[in-house]
Amino acid sequence: MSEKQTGQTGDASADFDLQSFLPYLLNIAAEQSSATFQTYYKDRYGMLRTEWRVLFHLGRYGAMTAKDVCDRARLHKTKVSRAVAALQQKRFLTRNTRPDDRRHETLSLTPQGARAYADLATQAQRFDRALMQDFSPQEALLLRSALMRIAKL
Amino acid sequence: MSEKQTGQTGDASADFDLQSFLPYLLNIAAEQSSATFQTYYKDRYGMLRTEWRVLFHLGRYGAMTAKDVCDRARLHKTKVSRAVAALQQKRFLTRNTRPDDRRHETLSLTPQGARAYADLATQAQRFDRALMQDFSPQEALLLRSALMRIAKL
DNA sequence: ACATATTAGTTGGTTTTGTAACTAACAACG
DNA sequence: CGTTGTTAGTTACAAAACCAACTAATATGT
Repeated sequence: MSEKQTGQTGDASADFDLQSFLPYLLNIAAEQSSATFQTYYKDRYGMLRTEWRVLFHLGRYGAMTAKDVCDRARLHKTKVSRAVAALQQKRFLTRNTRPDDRRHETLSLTPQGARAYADLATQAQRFDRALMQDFSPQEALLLRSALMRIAKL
Repeated sequence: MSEKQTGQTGDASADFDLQSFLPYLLNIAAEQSSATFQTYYKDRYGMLRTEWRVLFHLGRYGAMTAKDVCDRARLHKTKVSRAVAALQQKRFLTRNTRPDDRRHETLSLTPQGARAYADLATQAQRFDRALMQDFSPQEALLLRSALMRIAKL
């Protein structure tokens, strides 16, 4: 009877709370927090999220190959390949085939790319602090460590 | 000189840690946790993520209109419209135009849809518990409440 | 009553992603 | 050497997401 009224059925449905289902919650939180920050790199530099991630990794950790970016940023090689092409066209990076193994291309930011990174990193930091204002230092620490565990970083 | 060696530039780049930038971390964690669960609804029911979310909301909270799903599940109306069409074709839900306002269509799960929901909800619950095994009850609680705050739920 | 605005939902065209097959360079083993 | 396997990276085609314009029904204001 309660089933007919609520439209619920089965066993797990009764006590299962969607709002606390972790993958769902993580997705909503990720979307919410990304939506705002997205406007920075999109409006100012016409970048896509993957491009931003590649720029971010090159800016933060220095020159590396596309493969390195794939592994570190957890992006598929086709995504990275396209992002690199786009960033190159925007004159944000250059490619250099490594003489010892010509399969590898070292990607390095141009001064222009480095400036874009510096700008966006500053914005990111500001944004991150604003997000964390609602949390105590302990909470912030725990949150990050929990997320890193879930992300298997 | 350290700049030239590392490829880093600017001010914020030096002390800014990508690994703890919250939107990034949230996205990686969300992707990681979703990737596994995705196989359940994809392989068993050929569902897309949006379809799964719609089914989930209808199963958990009972019959409602597409607009309600949009608001509750934070999905754009075009996504919901297509997901509803797909779920209808799979005979997981039916639509009923409301007589008092014929713009509204009430969506309700069919018995088949309810069974799929019950099955997936059980899997979800199992999956969620497995994810949470690494955390203490307090940590789990704090994590969820933090995510809900970030998600503005 | 009639023009205008709003709301629910759909459709079309473009962009982005995902998947798989592909090229090019190197490695390993007979 | 030369065949086979592996790795870095690209490309082509299909699936999905995004955005804007659209229909249909109702609400509002004069």
